[in-house]
Amino acid sequence: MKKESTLNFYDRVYCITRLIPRGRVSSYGAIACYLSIGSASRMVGYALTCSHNVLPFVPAHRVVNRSGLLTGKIHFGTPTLMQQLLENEGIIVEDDQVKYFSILHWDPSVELESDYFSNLG
DNA sequence: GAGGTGACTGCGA
DNA sequence: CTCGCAGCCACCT
Repeated sequence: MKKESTLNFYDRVYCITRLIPRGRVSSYGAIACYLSIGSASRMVGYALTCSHNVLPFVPAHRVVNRSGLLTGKIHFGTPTLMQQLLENEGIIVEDDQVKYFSILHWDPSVELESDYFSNLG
């Protein structure tokens, strides 16, 4: 096998991030866990740092930290772009924090598997 | 090859 | 609750 792990890493993050349903949000830890690197949640955010340079579009604004805080908004064009994008999807953001984050949280390692079975059924 | 950085997270004081 | 520290791994200089 080759060292495609590192290369796939970015692709994985982008792919999963694009899987986040509209009006939902995810966390770095959840994505990291799905990538079997739950210990390196930093890498998820790091990958997203270049997400704006990747196509198709990556809804990085749907990814927030474990507390639902928009820690990555600083990497957007404007400090309020991330919040506006979320609000545009019906997500309520207050004080740079996602409201009802608990119920809006989308975990790929859970929602995906569960969704598959649900759709099949 | 080595050192520093970072859109994070968990635990302790 | 707030503050600080350690671990994690890929990218940049």
